[in-house]
Amino acid sequence: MPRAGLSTAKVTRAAAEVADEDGWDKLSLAAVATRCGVKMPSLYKHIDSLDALRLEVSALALSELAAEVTTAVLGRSGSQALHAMADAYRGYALAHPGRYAATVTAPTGVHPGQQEAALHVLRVVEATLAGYGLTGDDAIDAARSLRAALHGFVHLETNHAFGLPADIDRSYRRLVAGIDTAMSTWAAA
Amino acid sequence: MPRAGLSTAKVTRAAAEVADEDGWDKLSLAAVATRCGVKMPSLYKHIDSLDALRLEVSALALSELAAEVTTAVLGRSGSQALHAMADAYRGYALAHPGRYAATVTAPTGVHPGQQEAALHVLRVVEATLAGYGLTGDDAIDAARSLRAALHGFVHLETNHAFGLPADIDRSYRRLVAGIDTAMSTWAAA
DNA sequence: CTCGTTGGCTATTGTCATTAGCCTTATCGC
DNA sequence: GCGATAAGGCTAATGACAATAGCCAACGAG
Repeated sequence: MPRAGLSTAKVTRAAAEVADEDGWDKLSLAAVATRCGVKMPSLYKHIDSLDALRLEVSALALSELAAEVTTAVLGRSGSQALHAMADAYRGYALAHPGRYAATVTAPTGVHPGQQEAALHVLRVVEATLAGYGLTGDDAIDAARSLRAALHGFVHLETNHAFGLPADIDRSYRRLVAGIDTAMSTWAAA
Repeated sequence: MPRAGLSTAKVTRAAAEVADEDGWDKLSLAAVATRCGVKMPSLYKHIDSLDALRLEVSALALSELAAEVTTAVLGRSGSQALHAMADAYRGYALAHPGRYAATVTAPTGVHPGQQEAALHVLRVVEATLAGYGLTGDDAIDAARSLRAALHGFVHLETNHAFGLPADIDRSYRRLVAGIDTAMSTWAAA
């Protein structure tokens, strides 16, 4: 029996691909094993369990997402940075729906890389909000609101929950414009 | 063997309770059967499959949610209606996290009651937006944005995705206030 | 009361996650 | 090279769960 030359990283990548194609909730070791050209039990030499693998995928996705939004905001600030970050965020979610779902719905458990990547994303958001002069509690509320709005939109979109066929790109642009308005006058509340 | 006196509606209610307690993704026929005091195969006299049951739960949840937001906006308009609806929306999601997840992540398939209940919710949202003078494409974009923001917030909250322990109620109030601001100046974009 | 329908049940199959234990292939000390 | 050791594949077995088939008791209409 020739060896497949697997590793935790390769199995995680295969799992991310399965999640993108079949859906995050349909991720199974059977599908991952097939994709790796290996029998199911062989995966256990590289991962601890399905839940542990999900956590790995979550960490991978968060670090990819962090890289995308970081690149997007480089050299921009204020409204420009907000739009660039929002586009990068949605772009990643649409290109990798399974991975994106993993960034939010991860199994409970601590994974060092995952925590760090999540903080990386948070830092980019905070830096963007600093361009609106938001600090302290205002920044926390604004960061949560921004994340909620972007996440809610792409989550509904990737779940095909927008009934009408009306232009979704335009709706997203209007949402981000609305966020821009709200952030600009945040302190007033 | 005495009869349990089940029905599709009773099984659906039991499934909704399981979803609220164990999580929407952990919903299983085994748990529903136990809760109904019955063996697993007996459920098939009342439902077609696990996916069909999920669709039933989704329809139930959407009709309950529609009733809540309808009651909330009765006799109010504009900013008042927006805040009342937003509170009812989040209140339902926190009280029934499993059912709430079902309103968004339902299996593909058509269910008459589900479609109607979803339209009912949409009508309430549209009526609220009418108080801001939004119609046509503006109303579509605004409705999607409003839904995205509210859904994103409660989805993150029910998934314990807000890292910091800072006051979540306050963050939600600020989010809704931000939406109010954005809706008030929507036409300008 | 009886007969047909309804709603329970047991038994069976297939899929998947997980564990145990085997056996071959790399790899490293000599 | 060469042999010990670890690492990475495998088959086999177990247990949970969805789904189907077919049995049999309980109810309701006449």
